[in-house]
Amino acid sequence: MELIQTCCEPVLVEPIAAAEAEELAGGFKLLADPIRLRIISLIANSANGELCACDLPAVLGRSQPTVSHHLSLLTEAGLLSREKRGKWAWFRIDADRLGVLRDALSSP
Amino acid sequence: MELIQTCCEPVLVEPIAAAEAEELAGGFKLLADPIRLRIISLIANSANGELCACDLPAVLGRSQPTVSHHLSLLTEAGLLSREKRGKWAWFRIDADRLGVLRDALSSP
DNA sequence: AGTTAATATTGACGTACGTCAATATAACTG
DNA sequence: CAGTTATATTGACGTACGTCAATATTAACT
Repeated sequence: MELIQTCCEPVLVEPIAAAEAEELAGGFKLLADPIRLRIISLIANSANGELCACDLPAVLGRSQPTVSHHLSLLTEAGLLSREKRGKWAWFRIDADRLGVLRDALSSP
Repeated sequence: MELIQTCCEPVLVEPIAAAEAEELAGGFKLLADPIRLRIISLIANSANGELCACDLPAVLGRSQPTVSHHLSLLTEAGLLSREKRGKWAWFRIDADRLGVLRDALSSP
């Protein structure tokens, strides 16, 4: 652990590394949008833990391309998983990925 | 709880309200920046649970105005508290505000 | 094959944000 | 009081992001 000389007293560098902060910030950035939060919440509170994308434009009041865009972001980041069944796309939550972010707030 | 008619089956509206999603998203937006995450981490891992702003530009590799800007954002949002002692500004973490965001991830 | 329906992709537009230089404010020091 | 130091504010710049219209893709159904 590296030491840095400051005006007051030495400070430990780094509690979290810059690279780790970058990755965590990327995760929180995905949670930093109300539409994406509502998507996650809708899935989490859905009957079977999964939700059809077809419902979302009406529920969220956003266009189909916008909803699809958010779903893709969440899926590419691993926060959701996508399963195509026929014409429909069903999404589930990846609890582990969400847990990483929650744990980061437990001992920042 | 309102019902909405969709192509598949009725869906409960809303697990979280749009307004609540807006507020939570605002909180996560503050965590969605690596510099701000490192500030929080540095304070959390500091000796007395508080940190002098004077240390941060050197540690974080950002200009003084940039660091001050981030500290102001976090303070105005209630995630940090600021105490001016003489020339120096000392910052602490408001655990409750962070807890709200962590809890939101426990039952999204 | 042709049609319809659900989803994905592309391109464009406006806004929000991180950053720094320059300047202002506030507080200690000689 | 003049000078110095820590912090805050202002203004400007480039980039990233949320959004939608238009289009493409994929799958079901006649």
